[in-house]
Amino acid sequence: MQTRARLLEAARTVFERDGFLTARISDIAATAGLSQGSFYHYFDSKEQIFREVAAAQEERLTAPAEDEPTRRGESARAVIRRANRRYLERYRAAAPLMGVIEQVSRYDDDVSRARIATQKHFAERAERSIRRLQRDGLADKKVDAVLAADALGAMVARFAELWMVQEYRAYDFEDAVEQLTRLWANALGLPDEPAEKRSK
Amino acid sequence: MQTRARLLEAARTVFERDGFLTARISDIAATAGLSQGSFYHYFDSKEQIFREVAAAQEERLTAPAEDEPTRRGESARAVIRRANRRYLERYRAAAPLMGVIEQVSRYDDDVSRARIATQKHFAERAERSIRRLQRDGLADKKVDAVLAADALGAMVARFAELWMVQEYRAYDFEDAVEQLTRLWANALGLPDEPAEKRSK
Amino acid sequence: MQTRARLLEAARTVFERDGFLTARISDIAATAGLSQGSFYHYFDSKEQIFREVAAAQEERLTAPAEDEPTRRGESARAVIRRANRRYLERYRAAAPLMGVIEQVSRYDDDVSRARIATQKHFAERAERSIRRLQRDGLADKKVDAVLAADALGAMVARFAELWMVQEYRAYDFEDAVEQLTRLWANALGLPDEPAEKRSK
Amino acid sequence: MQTRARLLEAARTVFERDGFLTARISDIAATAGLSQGSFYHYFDSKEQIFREVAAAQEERLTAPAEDEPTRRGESARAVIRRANRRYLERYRAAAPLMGVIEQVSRYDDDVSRARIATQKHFAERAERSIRRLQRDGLADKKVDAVLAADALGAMVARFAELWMVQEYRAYDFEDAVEQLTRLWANALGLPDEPAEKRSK
DNA sequence: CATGAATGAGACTTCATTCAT
DNA sequence: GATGAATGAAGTCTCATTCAT
Repeated sequence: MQTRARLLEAARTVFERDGFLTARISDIAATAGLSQGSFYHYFDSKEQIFREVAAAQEERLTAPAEDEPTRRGESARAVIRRANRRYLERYRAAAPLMGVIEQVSRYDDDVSRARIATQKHFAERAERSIRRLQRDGLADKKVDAVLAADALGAMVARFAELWMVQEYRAYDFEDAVEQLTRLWANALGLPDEPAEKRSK
Repeated sequence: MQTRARLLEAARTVFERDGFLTARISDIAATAGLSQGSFYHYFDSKEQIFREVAAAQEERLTAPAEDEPTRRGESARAVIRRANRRYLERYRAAAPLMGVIEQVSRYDDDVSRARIATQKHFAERAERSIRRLQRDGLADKKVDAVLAADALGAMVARFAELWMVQEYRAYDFEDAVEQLTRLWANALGLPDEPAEKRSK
Repeated sequence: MQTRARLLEAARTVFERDGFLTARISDIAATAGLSQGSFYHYFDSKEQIFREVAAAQEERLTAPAEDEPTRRGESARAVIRRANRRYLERYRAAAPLMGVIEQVSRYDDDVSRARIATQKHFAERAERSIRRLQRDGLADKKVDAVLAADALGAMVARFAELWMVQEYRAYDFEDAVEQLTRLWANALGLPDEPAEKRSK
Repeated sequence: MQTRARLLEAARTVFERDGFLTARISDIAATAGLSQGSFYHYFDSKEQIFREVAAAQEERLTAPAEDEPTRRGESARAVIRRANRRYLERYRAAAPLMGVIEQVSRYDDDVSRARIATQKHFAERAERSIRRLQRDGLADKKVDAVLAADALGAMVARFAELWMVQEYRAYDFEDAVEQLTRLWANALGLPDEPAEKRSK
């Protein structure tokens, strides 16, 4: 593997294990099987390599769905459910790293900006969806689409951290998807779907 | 003022200004008009004094409402609105400090625990309230009271940070209260209140 | 002795022995009987302590003569001789340090400025003296007082370094004083003094 | 151009821009359009390449006059003037490099030796000239030819650095030549030349 | 109670230099 | 000849914490 890629991988390992502050460049280099000095051929600083690790993860989080194309005639709840499940799955796949990203985003502007860009990415999609549903008479028109998109996005994001990083409580994955979807849909005032129609 | 209290006050000032990591004991001591060495008569470490500053703030956040006693016959939405407004007001009153607490809670277990205790405090209240409303046939019975309480609490908490600490977007305070309340109430499936009844 | 003064003394010792670049803070601290960290209670950097050492030396170089008050009726040559002897004596007393100062002045602006200030100090005195002698008809009026003062100052200063630092050649001290004085006085076109009058 | 020559040229450029200490081999190599590793095919170290750059410059400084052959019957002052002008012209043509040479000569023995050899070169010429003038009864016999040659050489050399490198003061070029010549000639006790005879 | 001088561990970073290809 | 990745040695600097007075 390319040295640079090896360093990025090593960095992720070390950051996940030690957190950002405790992580040492020497450990990252050693994990990549490299001398400390060589680290600096590829990255300027611990911050810089972290930013790259974090950016890659934010991209994974916001990558377009590859698997299932949106089905025609899919209910609004089903769309929300799919989005929530995808987000939680991706978050779960990198929960330790997400923990470090949340940590660093509180004192590194660059990482913070990337973090917020992700929030914005989801909020904008949500906002468009809400407006559409309101236009179609399906969603509560008294809901402010912008604020609701922000708040519901915040709900899912923070819930994921609380659950998978801080291990606040153990939830069943499917239950969590289902409940967050229900809360989200209800919040918008969407009509409940017929019981039998609900499906993964 | 007592020296100890002066140190706590100085610590808050310095932490708000510099963040936890950058804050130096020497600055805290100097701000309190004290020598660096004297700091250690009162606190064991930077972590310790911060924990105390943070704990005080968490208490302020969860303190019982002093002003308005719950009015009999108050609608569920009105109760939620009051709780949300109180939380946001209190958060706003200490937003910079809350930012630092969020930061430190990502690498100090003690602060993290305190932070989570607050989340739990609100979640438990919410959970009881949800169960009551479900029992009374006012709330959607398909909602899981525990998870919903956690998630809605997460929504408000994270929204507050996004808004007041990270300054993600500028919202009107009353709008935010109103919308969060609407989302919360809708999420539980509470019936809308008659337009004219809604009041501060 | 005060710790700070001890550090300054240690610094001078180490700088004289090792030169500026090679000198290590740890050596300075150790020589002062101090831990390396303690160094930083008193000085910000190697540059800073050097500047202070250098400034003290520049002051010693330009300090007013304490010993012999200017004698009335003293000949111009005698005055020049006294100034030259004083400069060379003072330079000799700190030749190793002067060597390091010359070195550092080539890449540290601060030290360079101090070095040049000293040059200016002597040049200004010389310039006034030259103007006076020209006015009195004793000195060559075709000599530019400003430029001559600069150049003759440069001559003595560089000669001192060549001789005492770079050990270009071994001169007898009294001969050097005498010859530099003669060159200086001749350069200004001063009349020679009667042979018997010349004295230390 | 040959690679080696290209490196020397690049080195000069970089040294003039950055000084010796700050200059990086990688920059020199890059400026020569070469990889860092290739540098070491041609030179052993930064010191070594600098020595070569410096030596070339010292040679340029001491090269025999090409242009004007010594005219018969030329006055002593005219000869001194020609020598001074030539030196100052050559110094000026490479002032930035001379600055770096002066710098390095304070901590690299090799460069120091080369620097001193140049000083000696001029001093020896001057010494011979002074002895001749003394023999001819034109110069002050009380002047020590060796010491005077050293000191007057030091005067011109140091004046040049002060002026063109350290930019201590702005002088008119012709004035400087004229005045240094006058000081030098006066210092030796040479008779003034008739006013009309003085010429470039 | 208060002082503030002293400590000491360690991490980061820089670059000249080497060497296998 | 040329490359450029890899090395590794050093040295600076920071600050929380201790302790003798």
